Amino acid sequence: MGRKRSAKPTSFDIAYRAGVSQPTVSRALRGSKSVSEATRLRIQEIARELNYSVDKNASSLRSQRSNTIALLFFEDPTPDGANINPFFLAMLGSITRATANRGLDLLISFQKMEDHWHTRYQDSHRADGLILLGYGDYTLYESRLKQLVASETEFVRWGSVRDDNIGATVGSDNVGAGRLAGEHLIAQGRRRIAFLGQADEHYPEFADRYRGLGAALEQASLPIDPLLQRDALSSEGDGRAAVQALLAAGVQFDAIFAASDLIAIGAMRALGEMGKNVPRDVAVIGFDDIPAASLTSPPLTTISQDLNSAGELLVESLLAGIEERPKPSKVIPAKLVVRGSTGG
Amino acid sequence: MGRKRSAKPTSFDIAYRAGVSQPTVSRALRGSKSVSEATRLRIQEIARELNYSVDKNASSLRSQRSNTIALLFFEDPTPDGANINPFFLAMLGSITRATANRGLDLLISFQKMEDHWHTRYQDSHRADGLILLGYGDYTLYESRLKQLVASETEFVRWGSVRDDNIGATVGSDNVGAGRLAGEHLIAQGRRRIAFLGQADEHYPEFADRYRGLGAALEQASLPIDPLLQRDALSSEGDGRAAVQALLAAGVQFDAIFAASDLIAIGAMRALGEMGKNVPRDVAVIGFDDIPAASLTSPPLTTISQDLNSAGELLVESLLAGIEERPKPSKVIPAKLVVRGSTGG
DNA sequence: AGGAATAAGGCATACGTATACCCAAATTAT
DNA sequence: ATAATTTGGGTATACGTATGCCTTATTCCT
Repeated sequence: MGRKRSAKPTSFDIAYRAGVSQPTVSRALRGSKSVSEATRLRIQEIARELNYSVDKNASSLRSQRSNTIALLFFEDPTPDGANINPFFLAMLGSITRATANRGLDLLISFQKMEDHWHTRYQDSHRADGLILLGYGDYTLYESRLKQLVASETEFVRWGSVRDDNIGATVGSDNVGAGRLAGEHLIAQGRRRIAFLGQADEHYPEFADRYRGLGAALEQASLPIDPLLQRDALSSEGDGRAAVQALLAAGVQFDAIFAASDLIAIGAMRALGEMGKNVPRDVAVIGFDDIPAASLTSPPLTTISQDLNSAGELLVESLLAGIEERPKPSKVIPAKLVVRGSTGG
Repeated sequence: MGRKRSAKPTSFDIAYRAGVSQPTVSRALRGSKSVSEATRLRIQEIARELNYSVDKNASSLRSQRSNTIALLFFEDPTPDGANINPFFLAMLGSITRATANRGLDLLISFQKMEDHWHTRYQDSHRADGLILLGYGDYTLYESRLKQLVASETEFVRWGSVRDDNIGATVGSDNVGAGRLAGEHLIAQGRRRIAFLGQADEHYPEFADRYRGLGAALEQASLPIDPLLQRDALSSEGDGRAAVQALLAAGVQFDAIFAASDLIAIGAMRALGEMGKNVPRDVAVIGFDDIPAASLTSPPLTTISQDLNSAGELLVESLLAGIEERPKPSKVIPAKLVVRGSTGG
């Protein structure tokens, strides 16, 4: 037999000792007001003594509510699949806190964007709702999102907040953040600001950031030169390549606004290799404020997204959907973090 | 009503359409051999049509098996609680993969080391077992581990593998890794190697690494100078302080073996500030190979732990415990990653 | 050919909780 | 004082699946 049969106590055991019925135990422990104070205290005391804990499966089965949220990471399939975007990893902390505060369990999965999510998580009652995290080509997963909507799966995702979003969306104020970055660089006397990142609508968040930069330039009556925009997806390699392309094209620039810190780091590295000094020759500003951002030399000026609010809002918004309450606002302001890479 | 009552299909619905009983459906879908091939295929087909998925709660309740594992991070309480050790974060990826491959769900929590884990996860049938991840003062949580053992909670933890471990433990070959580091530095002509990290038994993994370094020194007939060991816990600040202390004490050294990359990064920064060149004046080697390690200048030589094996072994070992099978081996070799910070 | 083994699946039930409904006693209202 | 509530809790049952125990055809063996 090996294993002890110490018979995990059930609500019946408690009921017996308390001299009440099982339903009363259930009610007492859930704080129903149709149990007297005295009885509740007695029951709670016994529960503590017996080291009782509600069986999650029975509870969820009966109540049709799992009090669990599934956090799903999806990204464009990477070759190794090992490295997760550090920004989302950081968000993990904030989301776990938000769920823990509400007594929710958090299920996580890194599986690629699939069309079976609603089956795997919602239909099977594993989770009451999904949080979707990931960059990636928007158009690629649009159809999946529609499927989720069609199957009435509750979900929220992190991304660019638009009026025509499919499903609930929470995200940073990317346009405002782009403007912040632009204004900062302009205030430093920079005039020719390169933007490294996809600027098309397949990557709405990046596009928003670029748009914000444009707004800042416009406000300062500076021209927007399309030659200064170079595609870069998210890796260091992309950033490096983009800088090399810029230099090879002979385009003049005195600043770089990278759509992510990884891109920025790659860019700085390429600049260094080409004999350019940061920030003297070229100021660099990134986005996300990943841990490595403060470790580069010079340390990277960047935009910091409010992760605490992010997790909180994602969870709150999801819960609101599940409980059919009105949803909270969904755009979160971002903050400029000035470090060495933009001078000063 | 607002919400659709599309009546999620149950095994009864399938049974009805297939003209069999509900138990047969259950058997068919679980692959019981007492259902004929033909019937099984028919049932699977219908299940697919109806978009059926087994209710996880009912299934777990009946079978008393949740097929879920809880991943718990514990660390010495940090002031903000926000930043998680990047090494463990990286391990998260490997563990999710290992669980996903086995069709297990993964529950995660960052809550501090508590004494209620068995209640919260195992007794409530949320999870079949726990994976514990975290550095921290061993003596602090020893009692908690004993409680887990006492409550017959299934768990594995990551750490220093000893014969007298409480509960199942999986970990890197820290002694071997320390030796690797030492041998590498010695091969580079270094003779006075400082060790930054706690070396006492409150931090067994660090102690093992120090021991490995000692072994390498001994083998090369070099003396072990206690003055060259300086405490450092895990942050950059610790690394920086340790280097400053070394310099202030006037101890000569031409290499540093830091017990973690964060410590190493802090040390490199301090060296830079003091006008010491890395690697010319002092070679530096870290531990963990966190993403930021390749971003420093010079890039950090470090020890890379085999994360894939780690996740796989943790999960396998836990599962073995749950299913009362013999457990696999538990010591994982580590690898030296040579970069610029140790020269050449 | 007749009994033994096997195959395929039905029947009944248990897992542990939450909740709709009901009922008696105590309280309040009129 | 009697009807109308309220309080506190009991009864019965449902949530959806998995499994032990039977039953009935088949197939097999000698």
